[in-house]
Amino acid sequence: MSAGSPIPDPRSPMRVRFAPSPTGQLHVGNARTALFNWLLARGSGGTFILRIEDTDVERSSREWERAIIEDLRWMGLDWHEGVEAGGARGPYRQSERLHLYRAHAVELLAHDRAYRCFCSADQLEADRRAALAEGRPPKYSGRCRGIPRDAARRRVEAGEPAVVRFRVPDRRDVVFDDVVRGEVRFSTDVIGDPVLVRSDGYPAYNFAVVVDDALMGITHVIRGEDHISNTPRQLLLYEAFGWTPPAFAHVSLVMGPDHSPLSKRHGATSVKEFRDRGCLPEALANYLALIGWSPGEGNELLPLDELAARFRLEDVGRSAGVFDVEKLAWVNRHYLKLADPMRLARLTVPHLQREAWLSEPTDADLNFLASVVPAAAASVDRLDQIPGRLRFLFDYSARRALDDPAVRAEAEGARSVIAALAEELTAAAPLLDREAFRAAVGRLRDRTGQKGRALLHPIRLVLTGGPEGVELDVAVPAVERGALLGRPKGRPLQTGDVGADLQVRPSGFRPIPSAADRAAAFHEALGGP
RNA sequence: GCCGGUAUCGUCUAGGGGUCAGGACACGUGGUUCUCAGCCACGGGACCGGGGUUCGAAUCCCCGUACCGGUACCA
Repeated sequence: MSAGSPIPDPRSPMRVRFAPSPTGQLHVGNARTALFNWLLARGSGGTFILRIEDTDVERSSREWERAIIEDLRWMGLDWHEGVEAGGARGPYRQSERLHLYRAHAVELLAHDRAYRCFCSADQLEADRRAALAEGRPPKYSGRCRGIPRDAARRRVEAGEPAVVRFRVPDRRDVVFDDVVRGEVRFSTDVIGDPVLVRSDGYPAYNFAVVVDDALMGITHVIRGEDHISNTPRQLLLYEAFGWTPPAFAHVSLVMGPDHSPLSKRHGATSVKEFRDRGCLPEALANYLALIGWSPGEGNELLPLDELAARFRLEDVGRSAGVFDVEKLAWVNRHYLKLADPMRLARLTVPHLQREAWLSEPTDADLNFLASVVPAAAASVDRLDQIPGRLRFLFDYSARRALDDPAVRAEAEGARSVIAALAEELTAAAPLLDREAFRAAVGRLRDRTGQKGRALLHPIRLVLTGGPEGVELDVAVPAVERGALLGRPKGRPLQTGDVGADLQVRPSGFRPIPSAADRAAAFHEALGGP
């Protein structure tokens, strides 16, 4: 090395990749690995590459590939190179790179760094059992190591099934400096000769990753720690090809509450499930970044770009983290409060449709939703809980409310307020906004002499049908505006209106009774003197 | 079995030879709002065990233990 002149770091700019196999929904643990890669590329001005590892023909499908891509995009991750983005080092699907693996296998074979193996699955299985029984490591016996190349070729040409195995050097230590774990050392004595090319001609994982990472110029391999013991095999392959290996960083896995790897029996595990339940993408991404990493002093709720600016691989923790649904809920609540009302309205639509409260929303419906949903979202963990908070609009029943003994008791004690309310509302114009509602409350205070809880809580019971929910300032005007939806302009629904009046504005919502109707119905259901 | 990895409040973490071991989520108590959520204040709660090095160990070393991963013609 000559002193003086600055030597450009070959690892800068960084090229990192996420390489899922399309065999199922994107797991949140893998999503976190993808996110770490993205954060690193984004924060360092590097390149993020998406490669699809679909060499398991049995389990891989284009549908899963689509699903994974959709989830990555949903989370806000994008890639400069890869499937659907293109790039100079493609193709980016392993099934389209078969010629490359074949060529490199031939090269290894030619240099005797690899050899053909004709052992049958049964033979291999018997070997393994024997080794285990004798307390030896169950690695490949090396039976076919000594078959002369010519003989092997003849057998292959005669149609005998064979795999290509890598010749692992004996008695060597393979050492690498893991960016998150420090020095890791393996002895080749415990590594059996790995299969490079399967008998069906497809490359095995350990071979394909190396060829791809090398040819794609990957500088940093960030992946789950389940790959840590694959690393020495891969390093040996880099060596055999004379390639400079990338830096490796093995991040820990995401666990369930019982400290076993997060799986179905813990509940939701895929990005898709969290999306469907109404988790916001920025919330999931932010939360995932917080498992095993901390943005340092201050607020940990930060936009992706800010996380990227602070992210350093060296700061990623070594121990596995438990996926904490409570904390995710907290993060999601935070972003729910920040979200744009119309965005929230649109996201809420499918959840309302599931309750059959809504068919296809019109623009007016969406505007209406946008005026209530933020208030409902303010006290909820996820979007799928919003229907519960909007039940007062679409599923009001005075009778059902009074079936609750506590509600009944309170209503009994507030008859004067309830009677006054019913009277007030039949006389007044619809309380279409906060000011109108407050003015009405003021008049009721004067009429009844009640105030505070004694006044407002009965009003809540009567107009929303329950003891708790969205603040009345928002709920009551929402009821009133909702009651106008799908009704002839300027007046409430009357018998004969349906389908008869050309002025009816269409609405996908189930009809919402007005405050006046509610008060009358409640007053009547309460009965008595 | 063998190989590798990991170990700070219930959870995510900060720290790292001398700290009252800090923060966040969750939890408890009180306050505030018509209610729920929230918000504010206060509070309980941790360095896996055992040896060693050291004046001093949660921090360094060793040995255990527990958990996780690998040991595939899955990735």
